[in-house]
Amino acid sequence: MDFGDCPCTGKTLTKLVKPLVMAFLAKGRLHGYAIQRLLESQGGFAHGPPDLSGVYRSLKEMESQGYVESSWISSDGGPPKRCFSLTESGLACLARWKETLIDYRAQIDELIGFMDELTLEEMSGQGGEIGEER
Amino acid sequence: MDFGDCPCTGKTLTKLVKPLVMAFLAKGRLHGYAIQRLLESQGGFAHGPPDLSGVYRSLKEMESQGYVESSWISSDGGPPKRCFSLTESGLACLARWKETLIDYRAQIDELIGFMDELTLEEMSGQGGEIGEER
DNA sequence: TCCACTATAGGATTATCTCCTATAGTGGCT
DNA sequence: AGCCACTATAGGAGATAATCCTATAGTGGA
Repeated sequence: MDFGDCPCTGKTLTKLVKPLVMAFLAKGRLHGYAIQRLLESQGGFAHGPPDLSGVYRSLKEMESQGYVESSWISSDGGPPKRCFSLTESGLACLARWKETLIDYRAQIDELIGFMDELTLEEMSGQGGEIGEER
Repeated sequence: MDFGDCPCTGKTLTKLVKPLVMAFLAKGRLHGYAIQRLLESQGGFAHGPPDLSGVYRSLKEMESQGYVESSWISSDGGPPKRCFSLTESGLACLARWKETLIDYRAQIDELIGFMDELTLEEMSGQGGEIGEER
């Protein structure tokens, strides 16, 4: 069956651009385009890597919040680059992201577990009433 | 440190309302308010259960897409209820959601793994250049 | 001259979800 | 009767994360 653009395909799930970018920046200074290439090489995105302009927007927003800093590097060949690095508070934010994602993974795990139970039951064609305690 | 409404708190992560609701409906007919009570009792939501009006909106949208059907039940006591059930195509969509969520979990897993590596390295204060192959 | 690649960035739109508010029936309390 | 809590459905307005499309600009090759 073809679900086209139905959310069940995962097309509209958040790609977690900010935590991904912060994780890369924790390893060293990077400019937007380089981050994008890392995201592309990273794989694991069922519907392609995040949009480039979205990465720039995320960087800009994170800078305004003090999670990253930037400075322009005029390179030998090609246009100048804006190089980003993670600040102290960015590092703290990243640590918090990690806790959050561990919880989130557990939540998704629970949902998948619930779906596993279903496949057995509704195969045998139940379909009564639940949650009706009257 | 207090991150307030920062996305790193998980406040803005999707609560996956549609797959959750579909999973409940796979077990039996339910109306919106009953679904909400199930969501509330389910727990696992770091920032509280999904918003009630969002649940109704999701149901309406899924009905327009043919994933759920509804009929009004005028009950003995209290206002009438709109009772929803999952259609054949809703069941297929739910199955697809399961595959999608398994992939998504793997992706989050990978990110958490990457963050785990970091905690070791950037503690020792590296911070060079990565992704710069020139 | 035209095109590909590197590099940054804004306009407009979509998807998901939230807070706030409106409506309405039932039943209990005072 | 008046008020409130609970059950039940639902829309308006807005926040957030992401997308597609387009604009800009420098470098280097055909």
